[in-house]
Amino acid sequence: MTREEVAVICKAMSDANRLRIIEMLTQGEKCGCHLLEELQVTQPTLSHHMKVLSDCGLVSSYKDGKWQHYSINCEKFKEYKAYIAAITCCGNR
Amino acid sequence: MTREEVAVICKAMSDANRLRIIEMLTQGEKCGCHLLEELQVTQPTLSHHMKVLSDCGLVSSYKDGKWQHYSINCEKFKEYKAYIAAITCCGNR
DNA sequence: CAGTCATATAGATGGTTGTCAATATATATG
DNA sequence: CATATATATTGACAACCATCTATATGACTG
Repeated sequence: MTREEVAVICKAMSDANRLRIIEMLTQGEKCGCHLLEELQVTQPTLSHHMKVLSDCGLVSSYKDGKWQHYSINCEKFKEYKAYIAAITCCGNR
Repeated sequence: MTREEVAVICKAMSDANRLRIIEMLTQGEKCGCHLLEELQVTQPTLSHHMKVLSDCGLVSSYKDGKWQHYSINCEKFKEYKAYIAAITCCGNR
């Protein structure tokens, strides 16, 4: 994963609502309507956030009838975590 | 560390130049003029980036004569890394 | 088919960001 | 003191962002 890519993912995670969404998806796949119940934003705003998270590859989704189901793209997220973890400081990892 | 605080740090790391700066500081303390040599930005732009990194607590600095020396604030950075590492996905940590 | 529900898109708006040129400040040096 | 060096501040500008309202799309349901 390149530095540019990491910067893009960091930007996606630089909004508290989106960070919360990622943490919610930690518990497993969720549909948009469920996420919407928990967040204090309108539906179009949620749709925008999900697009940002999807565009950077952090979140995957599929459509099931009228529901859109979202989940963390584990491979991508693990790559990101590995990059961050590898930035050493004070001799610690 | 709160989610809000993590979001702020993510925002600070969401610029490729700043991410590069952090990686450079990994090798140890550096003065502004040294950082400036490696980056394709003007001095005021570097000064701005260092302020962003300092304001969120990720970078510490002290003045030594005319030089400003910067280094990673290890405690803060480790807190951030721990928060990110704790976001589970696919049952992996 | 008409209505309802989940989601996406369009367009607007106020705020933020990265960047630069110009300038100021502070420190060292001859 | 005059000059050079390192850094910070100011002000401007174009681009981007989070959010909203309004509207469209698409899918199920009676």
